[in-house]
Amino acid sequence: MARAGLSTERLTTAGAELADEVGFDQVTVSALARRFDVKVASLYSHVRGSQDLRTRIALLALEEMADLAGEAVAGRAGREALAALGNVYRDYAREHPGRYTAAQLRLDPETAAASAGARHARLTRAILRGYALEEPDQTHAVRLLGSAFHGYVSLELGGGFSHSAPDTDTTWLRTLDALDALLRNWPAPAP
Amino acid sequence: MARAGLSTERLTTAGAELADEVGFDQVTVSALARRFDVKVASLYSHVRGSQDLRTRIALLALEEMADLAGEAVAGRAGREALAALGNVYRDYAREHPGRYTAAQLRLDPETAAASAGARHARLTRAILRGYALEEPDQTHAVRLLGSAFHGYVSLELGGGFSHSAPDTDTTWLRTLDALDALLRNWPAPAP
DNA sequence: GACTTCTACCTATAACCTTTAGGTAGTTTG
DNA sequence: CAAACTACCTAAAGGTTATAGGTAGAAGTC
Repeated sequence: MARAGLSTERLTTAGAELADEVGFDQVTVSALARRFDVKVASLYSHVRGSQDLRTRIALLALEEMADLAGEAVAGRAGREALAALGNVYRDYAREHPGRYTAAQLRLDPETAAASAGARHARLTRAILRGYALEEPDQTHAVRLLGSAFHGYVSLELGGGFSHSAPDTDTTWLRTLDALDALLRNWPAPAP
Repeated sequence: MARAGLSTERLTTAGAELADEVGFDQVTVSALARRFDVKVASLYSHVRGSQDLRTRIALLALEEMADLAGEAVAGRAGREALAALGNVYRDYAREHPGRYTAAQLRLDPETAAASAGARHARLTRAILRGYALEEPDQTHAVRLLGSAFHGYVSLELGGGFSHSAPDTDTTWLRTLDALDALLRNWPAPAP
C-alpha cells in the first residue's frame, strides 16, 4: 500500500493547479483524488470537504497575490506603483485564472478577517501615498482602484473585451493613465 | 395527472428566481423540478440540461439589464446619464444577485453574439456622447466604465467593502463623481 | 526487536444531481 | 372521434459528496 503523501497543503496547491487547468468550479474532491490516484474518501482526512478545499484555494490565491503585490509596489511611487500593482493582478489572473476566480470566493467574515484581504487593502492604500488624498477620499479611492482593477481583469478574463480593436493591452495602459490622472486630479463632490 | 404548465420560458424565469434566492451556482435541474413539483426528467423536454438552463438565465439577466439601462439612459446626458447607468447595474445586482452573477457567465462566442451584450456596449458608448472623446479613447473609456461598474458592483456584492466606514453609498456617489471628472478630463497617453 | 500507537489510506454505503430511453395519459387537430 | 402531439412519467446508469468503520505501514517506547 504505497502512500501518496497527502497533506492539507499538497491538496491545496494541487487543487489550485487543477483550478488553473480546468476552471475553479470544476475543482472537485473526486477530481483531486483522481489526480493523486487515491480513493476519494482518503482526502477527507486532510480536508473537510469540497467547500473547505475551495476556501483553502481561495486563501492561497489571496496570499500569493498579496506577496507579489508587496514585492511589486516596494520602492515605487505614483504612476509607477499604480501600474506595478495593477499588473500584478492582471498577470496573476492570466497565469492563474482558476486561482484568480478562487480569490473572488465569498468568505465568511472570520475567514475573511484572517485572510490576506487586509494586506491588499493596505497595499492599495500605500500607493495613494504618492497622491494627495485625505480621508475619506482616500478610502473612496482605494475602493475605486480595487473596483477598476478587479473589473478590468475579470471582464478581460471572461472574454468581455475579446477580438475587437483596439487590443486590450493598449486599453490597459490607457486605463492606468486614466486612473493616475484621476488620482492626481481627484474631484470635489458634485453639488 | 395535472399538468404543471412547464415551458422553456417559465423554467428560465423560475430558475432566475431560484438563483436570486439561493445563489446562481445552487441552481440545479433537480431544485427547479422540486419547485414545480414535477419529476426531474420532465424538465429535459424544455431545457437541454443544467448548462442550457444556466445560459438561459444569463441571457435573461443580460436582456433585463439592457432594458433597464436603455430606459434609464434615455433623455439624460453627462453625469446624470453616467449615474443612471451605473445605478441600473448596482440596483439590479442588489435586487437580483443570482441573476447578476448569471450575467457574468462565460458564453460561447455565438451565444454571446446573439445576446444583449452588444446593447450594453452601445449604451455605454451612448453615454460618452456627453463627453468629448474621439476614438480610440472612446473605446478605452467604454471598457474602463464597464470595468469600474462591474468591479464595484461585484466587490460590493461579495462583501468586499463591508462594514467599514465610510459607507458604500457615499463611496458609490464619489465614484460616480470621479468617473465623471475623469471623462471630462481624459488624459493624453503617458510619455 | 517486539509492542503499542498513530497515521494514511482503504472499502462500503447512502444521499443527491445529471442525463437518457422509453412509456402513458391528456390535449389538440383533421 | 381517431390520429398525432405534448406533457409528464418510470426506470436506470453514472458521477459527486460525505460519513463510518477497517487495515497496513511508520514511528515511538521499553
